[in-house]
Amino acid sequence: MARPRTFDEEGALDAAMRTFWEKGYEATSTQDLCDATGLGRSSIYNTFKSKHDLFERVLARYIDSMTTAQLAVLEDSRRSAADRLRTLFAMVVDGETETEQRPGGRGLGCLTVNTTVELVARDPRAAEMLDRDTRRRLTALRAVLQEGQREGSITSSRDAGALARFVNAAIGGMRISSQGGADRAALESIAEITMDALIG
Amino acid sequence: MARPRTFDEEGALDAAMRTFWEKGYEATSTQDLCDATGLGRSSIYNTFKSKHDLFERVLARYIDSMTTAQLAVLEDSRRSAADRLRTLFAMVVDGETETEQRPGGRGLGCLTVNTTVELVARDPRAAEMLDRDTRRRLTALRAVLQEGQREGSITSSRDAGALARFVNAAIGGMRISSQGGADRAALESIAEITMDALIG
DNA sequence: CAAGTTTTGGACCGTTCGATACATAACTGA
DNA sequence: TCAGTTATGTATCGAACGGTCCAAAACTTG
Repeated sequence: MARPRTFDEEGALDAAMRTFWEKGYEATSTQDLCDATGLGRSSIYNTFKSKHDLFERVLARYIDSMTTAQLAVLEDSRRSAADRLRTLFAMVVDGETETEQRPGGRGLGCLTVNTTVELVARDPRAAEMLDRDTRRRLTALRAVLQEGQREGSITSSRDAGALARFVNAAIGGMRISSQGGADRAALESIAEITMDALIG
Repeated sequence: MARPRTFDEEGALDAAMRTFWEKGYEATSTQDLCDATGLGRSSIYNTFKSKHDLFERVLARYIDSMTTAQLAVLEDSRRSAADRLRTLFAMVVDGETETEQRPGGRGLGCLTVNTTVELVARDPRAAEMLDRDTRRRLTALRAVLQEGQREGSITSSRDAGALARFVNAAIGGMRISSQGGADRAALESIAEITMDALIG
């Protein structure tokens, strides 16, 4: 053993996450990452192999925490399928309208969506991670929707897989709308109307 | 008068558009723009003030052509409101699944959505342009939906403005889904289910 | 306390960035 | 044909980029 780290690696990941989240991958410089984490270049490059490697770590961490929280809601078997979906939408709305508003009052979107737009076409590793996550979320959504169709809280007779893709797209659309300036009330009404398609 | 241009300015804008569209603003270098347009740096900087100015020109051109085409469909009073919306969705699906597929078969999204994600938080000029465009599209959508409610092809009794934001979000969600790898059939079913919310 | 190991700060690397300078080529109008 | 003007190609700018190197600091273990 030797000299120990004076910083918390997970804290550094969180600081880096916020930066990538707000500015995007390309627009975030290594200096930005030093500033955000409070670390020197050496510490960053000693801990992570490269800017891209750090980004992958950040993305993995984000995906894991985000999807874990959402799946927990979707798999809460005490509540009806429709209820779980409503809660999921409420989580998305809350996430987009959190206190830390950006200039202009816009939502900050979601690192998954942002990365899909910015990097997926040029970064196979990021694309793979996002694909896996999408499959995982779609699987959980399909299960909930199927259960709702059986149990009666989802009255649409559309294929559950198609409904799952629809719900997933709706969430993406809400996040884009939020970045485009939609406020909380607007997001809530989008969620309600999305539910109309499943229930109406 | 003096030596005339040997290139077509609109052609250059289109070439630059494709580049910004595929790679994003930050990841597009001025060299990329020279390669794509076939112009030398001097010609580009002589014609456009800067990379950012060129991007603004490109974005304005994109917004204009895109929204003009969509509004033409939405304002076609010979058809029912529901029909017009279905056509609008079909245009989006076609746009995302055009022959020029990217590696991995993903859609290339829409420059408007991509710019919203990448730049809107840091670029007030781009944000302004996108805001104006969104307002314009929402106004047209609301008019169509209101007409559909009067005429009967839209049976949802939700507020037309809320329905307009929902449809706009759905289109954004479809574009994100396409970049995430959704194929034509998936996009079509998302559009159908979106219509369910307006009609079902 | 000394030997060994790792972290840390800061200087520095080559490359690429967006942008400019300038000489020359190419055209117009007189 | 030539004066005037603009477009173009090339060379180049300073700054910032991602990343490396290295000496000094700071810790553990014996």
